[in-house]
Formats: sequence, structure tokens, C-alpha cells
Amino acid sequence: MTTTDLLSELRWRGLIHQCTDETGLGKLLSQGRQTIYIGFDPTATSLHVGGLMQLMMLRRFQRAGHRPIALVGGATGMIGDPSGKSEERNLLSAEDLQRNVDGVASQMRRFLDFDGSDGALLLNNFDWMKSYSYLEFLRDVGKNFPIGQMMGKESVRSRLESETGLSYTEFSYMLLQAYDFVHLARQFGCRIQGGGSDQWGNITAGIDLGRRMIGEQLFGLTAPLLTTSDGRKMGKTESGAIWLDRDRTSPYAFYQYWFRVEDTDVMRCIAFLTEIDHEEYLSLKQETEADPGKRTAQKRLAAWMTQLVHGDEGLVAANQASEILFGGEIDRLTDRDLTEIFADVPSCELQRESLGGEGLWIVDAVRQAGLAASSGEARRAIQEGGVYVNNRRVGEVDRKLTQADLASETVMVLRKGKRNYALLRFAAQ
RNA sequence: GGGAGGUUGCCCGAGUGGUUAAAGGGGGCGGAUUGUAAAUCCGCUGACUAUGUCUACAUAGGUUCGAAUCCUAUACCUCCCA
Repeated sequence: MTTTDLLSELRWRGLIHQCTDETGLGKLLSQGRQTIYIGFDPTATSLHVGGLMQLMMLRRFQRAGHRPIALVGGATGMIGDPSGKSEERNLLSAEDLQRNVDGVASQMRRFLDFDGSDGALLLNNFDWMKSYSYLEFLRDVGKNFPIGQMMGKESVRSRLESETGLSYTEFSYMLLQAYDFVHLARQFGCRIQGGGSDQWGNITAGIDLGRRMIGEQLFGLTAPLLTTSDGRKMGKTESGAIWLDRDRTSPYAFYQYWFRVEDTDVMRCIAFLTEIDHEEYLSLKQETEADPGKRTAQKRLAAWMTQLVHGDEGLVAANQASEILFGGEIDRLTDRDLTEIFADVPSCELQRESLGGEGLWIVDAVRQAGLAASSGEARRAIQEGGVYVNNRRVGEVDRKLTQADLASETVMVLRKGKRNYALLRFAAQ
């Protein structure tokens, strides 16, 4: 891809929410290899879908021949960005922060090429902020910030009007992020900062600071937030965020999340998060509108995302799991198969002896597996025909489970409703 | 400080001495339908050793054969007067 294509690609994908100077940026990009940076909050050891948007943005720049800088906010993470947050964040300890920085950094290697002298850079602003003294910072940086302008920023204003208010620490956040931009411009010739639309205020603060401190014209580019058609943030389920870390969100759950995206949201996800080209995008859009029941776009999205984040094995496993879970009876599988397919499904260990004699009462099994909070609830579920053993419906409340119900050597698969699974493992002892 | 009203199940909200585990709605859960969708329809929604037993209508006592319903005290909330 040539540099001139990059902006037009971002445009058709709808990835340009705001830009400080689109024509100027286009000119800059056509002048040759540029450097762009985006900051990442190290709030957890893993990124989630929100961070993926930004990571993909950097990746698009790298593929167009530019150099991306992924900046983990080891320093800014200690302060907490008030943008888009309704209340003050709890400060992280230095150790937690370091752990998060390490975790996030290792995930980024999947998306960006950090090798060689031309590769992407992974930086931590703690490295240059840790030894900056308060006094010096106030003289160099602080004096360039008119309070009036700071107060005008959306992030500050909305918080001042709210009941929680904001602390001086949070108020100062934008100085740190602004200084990052200037630092990167000086050290690495980085003249572009990207981010989500909530970062606009922080980015423009950096551009102003750049003009004052080093007399350079910097550029800012924000992407829209990834939201559903009814305005909620994407990447969240009732049970929490969708993470990139396979231990937090299994490849199967990850795949399922994208598979189940609403028709009205799926094309935007494809545009925002994948590298599926315009031609295919249009044909997917057409197919989805013509026959939404086929879920062609959802399948493509799920496959693309899962492959990028979890690799080929992840995709194969997710596909297999989906087929089995939504297929017929579960039978003649091995413990290994089941354990892999149901990696993120809750399971409980039971004594093998409980299968002997009378057998294990289904009501107890459902309750112990965590599919029902009480045995009353378990009974009800069974009476309503909502309980399945190995995907076979259980008819009677007094049903007993025996050896014959094992799906593999030691495991049974219990299900309540459409897609609530739990494993029962019968330990040998 | 004085007066009036309120506090019901996950949430809202009926119920003012006797089949009241408590109407109705929302939510949640199951089923049917479907596209692993939306909408729709049906059922369930206190616990348990379960054709029975126990615990529940702010909390603690009391009246009564019998109370969410009457009385007393306590806590919290709302309104009115100072």
C-alpha cells in the first residue's frame, strides 16, 4: 500500500473522527516515512477490544510504510486520565503497573513488527518521566499551559460540573500526555498522535505544547469509539470485557463474541477492526443485506479477528468448539477434546463413586455445576425442559446420572438453556 | 424542636385481620419459533431432606384462634410548620 492510499483507506473505513489538519497530514504522509504514536493505558495485564482499535490503527500505518510507536503509559497510568471517566480512578501501585506494562507489551508483538532498526517502537513514558523533577517540569512545561484553556477542555469541564469533581493530580494529567508528544517529536521525529475520540483534548494539548516548546507543527488524528448501534461500547458483555489474553477470554469465547455481533454493527466492526479490503467489504455488506440469516459477515469477522489474536490454532479450536456446542449430542470424545473445547466453561470435580449404585441425582449435579443457585431452581429448569446432559434433553426430575452418561473417559457435559455449559469431572480416586 | 405520611419479594408497585408465598408490571430464567438475531407467544421466578415442611411484607416486642394488615418502641426516608 502506498502512503497516499492510507488516508483514503482510513476514510472509507470511517476511522477518521477528527483530524487537526487533514490536508496538512496528507501532505506530510506523502513526504515519506512518518512516525505516529498512540498511548495505551496499562490498567490491566491484558488489552481488550477497545485497545485493539488503536493497535490496528498503528498496524495500518506500519503496513503503509510508516513507523508506529506504541506508548505504554507507565507514568501517566500512575496518574489516571480523567477523559471520559465520571470519577477519579484508583491509583495503581508501581508493581501492578509494571506487571500490566509487561503484559500489554507482550501482546502488542502480535500486531506490530518491532524487529529491526525500522521496526515499531515500544516505549514507556515512565522512562523519561521518572527523573523529571517537579520544579523543572513546572518551569519547562507547566508555564506553557494557560489555565483558561485547560479549564475549557471537555474532560475537565464535565468533571468540574459533576459532583465528584476532580483532583489536582487528574487535572495535571494532560500536561504529562502533552509532554509525551513533544518528547517523542524531539527524540524520534514523531509528528502524529492518534487515539480514540476521547483523547482529542489531550492530543491538541500536545500539539499546542509542541508549537510553544519546539516550534513544530504536530498533527492529531482520532478514531471514533467502537460502539453498538444503540450507543453502548463494543467489547463488553454482561460478564465483563472481551480480552485479548486467552486466559481471560478463551479463543472460543472470543470467536463467539464476534459471531454474535448484531447485523447492524457487523459491517462497522469489519471496517474498524479488520484489514478486509474495500472490495470484499462491499460484497460482504451486500450478502448480509440479502441474506442476513447466513451470517456471512459475522463469520468472516469472527474468523478474521480470532486468527489475528489467537492464531491458526486458536481459530481451529474455536470453530471446532462452536460446531460441537451448537451441534448434536456429545459422545465418544476424549477428555482432552472436551477440556480444550470447554476451556473457559466452569467445571466441578466430583467423586467417581457418586456415579456408582443409584447414581448422581441430576438436580444435585446441576446445582453443584453452578448452573442453578438452589436445588429448587435446578428442579424448575429440568421441569421446563431446559437441562441437557451431553446435549441430550433430560426429561425427568428424578433422573440419575451413571457411568453410561459419560461423554468421555471422566467428563460429562451439562447444559442449561441455549448456551450455558458446565463440565462435571469425575476424578478417579 | 412540633406535625403528617411512608418503609412490601431482584426492581417498581397493589394489598388495611382469615386459601396471601402475597395482584400487576419490569427484569431474570426456561421453552416454542428463528439466523447461535430481533420481534412475538407460552411457562417459571423464597428455601428445603418437596403431594409435605420451614422462612418471609424495615427491626424488636405485643394484641388475636389467626396479622403484611391492629398496638408499642427503634431505625431510615419524604413532606409541612418553627
